[in-house]
Amino acid sequence: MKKGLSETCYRFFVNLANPTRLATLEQLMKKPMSVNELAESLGQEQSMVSHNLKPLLECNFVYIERDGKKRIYFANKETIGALLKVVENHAQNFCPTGGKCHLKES
Amino acid sequence: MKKGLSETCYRFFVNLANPTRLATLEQLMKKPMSVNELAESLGQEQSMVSHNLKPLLECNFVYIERDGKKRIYFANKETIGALLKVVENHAQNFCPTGGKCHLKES
DNA sequence: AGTTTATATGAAGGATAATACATATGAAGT
DNA sequence: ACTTCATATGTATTATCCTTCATATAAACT
Repeated sequence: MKKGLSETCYRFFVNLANPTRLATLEQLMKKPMSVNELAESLGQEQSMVSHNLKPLLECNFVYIERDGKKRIYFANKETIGALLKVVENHAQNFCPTGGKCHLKES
Repeated sequence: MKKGLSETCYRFFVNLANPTRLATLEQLMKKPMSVNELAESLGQEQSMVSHNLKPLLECNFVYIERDGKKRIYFANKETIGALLKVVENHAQNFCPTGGKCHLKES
């Protein structure tokens, strides 16, 4: 396998290719939240949210600020915002179904 | 699971979260190629390249033009170019290791 | 129509990641 | 120091995706 930019990108996209993590980022783009607030707003268990926050944190897609016992997670708006713009633009211009193509019901 | 933008994005990123497909896009950003040319330049089997081109095509990350027996694949430069810029920017600004963090040797 | 070349598809096996449950850490307040 | 609250981690099962080999399609040329 030839190596290049694709190698740099790989972890980046693997990290994003997960519904829980995408939903997490979506929530955090609206407002910063603690883990439990995230869990509640996502309807997921706390441990699952924690598990998925870890890779997001490692790649600096999110960052933390402490608030007493809580840890408030913030989205990296620069990267995530830019990314969402690309996706939206692609969906508008190149997806016949506006981004809903081949989507399996889950 | 709450549904929203994350749902639109999911297939998008799943599609990109694959080293073969990323390498394919990287090659096609340089120049359009047939399947066999791609296979050779990637050092992969033809069937594997074909398998991986399929989802790229479905999401319109690439498109085809016929040339006799060959099918020349083109990258969607608008989307892929914008995407790579976001990744590069993120790597520069937010990755301590410039995008090489936690990369396993393969 | 048959042959060759180019590409696509099917299906099985193995690898990898996601989820859920249980438990551990760790900070704050008493 | 003990308790409580908030979050993180470990592990096993399950689900998902990737790859490979074999085969099918399909166009162009004879």
